[in-house]
Amino acid sequence: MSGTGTARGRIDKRQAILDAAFIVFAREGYALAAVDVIAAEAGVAKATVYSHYGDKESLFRETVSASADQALAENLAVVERLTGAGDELRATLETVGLKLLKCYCADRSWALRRLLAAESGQFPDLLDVIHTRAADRVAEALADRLARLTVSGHLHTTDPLLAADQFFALLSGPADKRARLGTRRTPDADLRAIAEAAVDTFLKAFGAEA
Amino acid sequence: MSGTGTARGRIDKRQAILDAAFIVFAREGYALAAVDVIAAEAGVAKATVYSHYGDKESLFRETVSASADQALAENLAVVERLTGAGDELRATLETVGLKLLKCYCADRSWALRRLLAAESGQFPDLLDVIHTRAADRVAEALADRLARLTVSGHLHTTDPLLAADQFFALLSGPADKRARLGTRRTPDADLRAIAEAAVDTFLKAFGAEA
Amino acid sequence: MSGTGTARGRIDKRQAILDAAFIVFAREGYALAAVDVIAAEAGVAKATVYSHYGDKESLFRETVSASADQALAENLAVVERLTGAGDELRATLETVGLKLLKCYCADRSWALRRLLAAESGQFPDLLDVIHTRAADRVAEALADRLARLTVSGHLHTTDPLLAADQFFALLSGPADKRARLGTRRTPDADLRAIAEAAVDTFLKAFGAEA
Amino acid sequence: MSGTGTARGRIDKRQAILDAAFIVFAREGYALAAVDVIAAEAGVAKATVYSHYGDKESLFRETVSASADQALAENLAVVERLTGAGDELRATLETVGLKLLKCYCADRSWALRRLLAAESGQFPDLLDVIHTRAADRVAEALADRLARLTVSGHLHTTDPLLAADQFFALLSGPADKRARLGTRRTPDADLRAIAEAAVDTFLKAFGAEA
DNA sequence: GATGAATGAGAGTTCATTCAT
DNA sequence: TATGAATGAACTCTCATTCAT
Repeated sequence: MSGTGTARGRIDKRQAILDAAFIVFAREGYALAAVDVIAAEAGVAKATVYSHYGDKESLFRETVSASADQALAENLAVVERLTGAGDELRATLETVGLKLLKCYCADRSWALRRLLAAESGQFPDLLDVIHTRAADRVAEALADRLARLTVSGHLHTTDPLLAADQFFALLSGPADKRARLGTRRTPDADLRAIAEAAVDTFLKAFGAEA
Repeated sequence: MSGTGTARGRIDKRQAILDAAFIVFAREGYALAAVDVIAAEAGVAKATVYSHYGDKESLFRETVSASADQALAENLAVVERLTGAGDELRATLETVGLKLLKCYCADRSWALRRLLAAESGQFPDLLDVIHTRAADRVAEALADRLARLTVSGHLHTTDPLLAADQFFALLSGPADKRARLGTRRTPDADLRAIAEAAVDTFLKAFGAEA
Repeated sequence: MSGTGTARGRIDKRQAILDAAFIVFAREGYALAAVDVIAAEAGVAKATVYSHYGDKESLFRETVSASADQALAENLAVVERLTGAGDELRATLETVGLKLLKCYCADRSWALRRLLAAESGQFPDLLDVIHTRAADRVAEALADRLARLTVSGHLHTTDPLLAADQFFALLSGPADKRARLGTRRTPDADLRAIAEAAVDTFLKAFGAEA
Repeated sequence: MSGTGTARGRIDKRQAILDAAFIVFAREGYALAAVDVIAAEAGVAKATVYSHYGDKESLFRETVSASADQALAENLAVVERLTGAGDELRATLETVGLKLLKCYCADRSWALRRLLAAESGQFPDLLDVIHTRAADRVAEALADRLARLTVSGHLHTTDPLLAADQFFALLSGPADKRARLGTRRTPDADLRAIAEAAVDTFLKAFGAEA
């Protein structure tokens, strides 16, 4: 059904190359990632990589874009859970905060951020694309939810986007410190503590009764 | 007094190489930074770079270490200004916050963080060294000040280190978003706004009257 | 039939590289033999040399091994001509001696011996391989023949291997002196004289009537 | 008396450099012998080597020449012991043969021969110098002694130089085989056996009663 | 005379990319 | 389309040699 040579086989190969590329780019960085190695990891010949993606730079762009799209989807799915759920606001915020943190601390997320940081000089446009297409949209979605909670009287924000940014900062900042750019795994218990502390501070500043 | 060939000349060359190395490493990344180019930037012959620093990796390590030491000194100098200054606490926090932000957003700081992110895979030990020798010490110093302000009744913290991390997160998080990994300059006015918003949230959460 | 890119073409290139390598190594020595030059001599790109042989050292080893195998084959073919041919023993010995001398004095032989001498410090294992795989086997084959001639009553040896070594020494020693490590060509007439003198001495010592 | 800066000190340094050069050239070969290393081995600065010997090539020539002169002296001293000593001819030949073999198999001798072989392409004139100034003179001296022994009726040679060459060949040839270009030490007992076998064959061929 | 510092030239090796099958 | 083979450009590092002190 999906033997070599079928259309399905082709697509499989494209995806296999993309997956292999992410692994190798993440591990070695753009410059040191050898196309041979990516091809070997994908189980195809080097020239096949070229026939699919043209050159190393294009392969890199597609790899990063695909990864960013995936990260965006995951984050949006989390943010959408933030609904005005009665008086369980704190618990909801903690749940959402923890889920966001887990997305943020996933290996793939760290790898993607390290790649972007590393190659921001060589590929400045990638940064723009990822930020506008992914990071900013998550912040906007979060701001939307905070605005709704403000309207419904559960929160007290004047600039929901700023509040969203600060909420995210209270989550990611302390996590950054422990994760050492993703080289250290942070236990779930620590993530939970970070999320609770973030929500605590956030609610003191933006809680309705504040 | 400092002609070619004197001991002073030698030291000048060492420093010139280090400066050039930072510029080139920051611009190109470790792998693409050619030693020829560093040497040219420093105005010396390629072999001179090797006679001073042994190999490219050692040069990189020394470059990063020197840069981290400098960043540490600047940050510590700022944190030390955070003294319990009567009822001008908000203004003091805003001043310190803004100065920290300016350090954080300086070109060299961004370049150093990008380098660390980029090469964390190749040089994982560098991350540890920089974090323990620089970043953590700034956080500790900030926590010390917050603890004193708590003792003096100006603040209300139970975990000063956590408060310090959150304070820093409220500053750096929103700045991160605007700066696009340092590829965009953030105007001073925006930095000031970020600092004020950070202090606002921080004081709501940790102010003495809270 | 053997166009570029065919399997045959690949093999041709391998051999061309090996031939070129021998020429250049012999002319310049291992250290001064530039891979560029070998590649140019073989009519391929430098990287092709690397893709076939990995690195300079491996190329050197394969070059020397191939050359030694060839020399072994030539010498064995000569020794096999030494059969108990009635009362023409002196003439047969002189013929075989002269042929051995010609092998010994061939340009390739000298080049190989100079290479081995030159690089015995860097590649001591090569010496062992060549000796056990080539030189010693020629001596053994020669000893075998001398033993047969002793059994058949044409010679009078007690230690055939020693006799073989001495026979070879009587040939090569005087030739060494004239050849100046192969930098001087020795005329065939001189080689013949050396061979005759060697056989004369040899038969006085080991002839049946002695 | 011989402190730094005295004339004696200078000469000491020249000699130290020469000794160090021989060691390093012998160990590494000409091309790989670094002048830094020679200087370090001699305990002087690299520039000092240059001020004494001009350049690497000159240093090499002087090193080899000095070594050849020393080898010549040792060999001549041995040959001079070959006098017509009554009916102890065999014993005398064996003694002289063994001493020649020991000279031939000395580490320095092997190192010198390997160097000459290695660099015969780069420095063909060195070969000529060493041969005419050293090797040939030993052969001539040996031929002189054999001629005298012929005149005195102890030997029976028609071409004393040929006989000398063959005598030397019967010694060095079998030794060559065991010594693997000097990489293997040959025990004295084996050298003695070789010498005795050589004399045995030699006397069968050139003994007076033959 | 002796030395530490500096350098230009060159070598081995890798790798993105192309081409013929 | 997929691939093995080939290549040119580039990069790290070394070393003989010179110069100022």
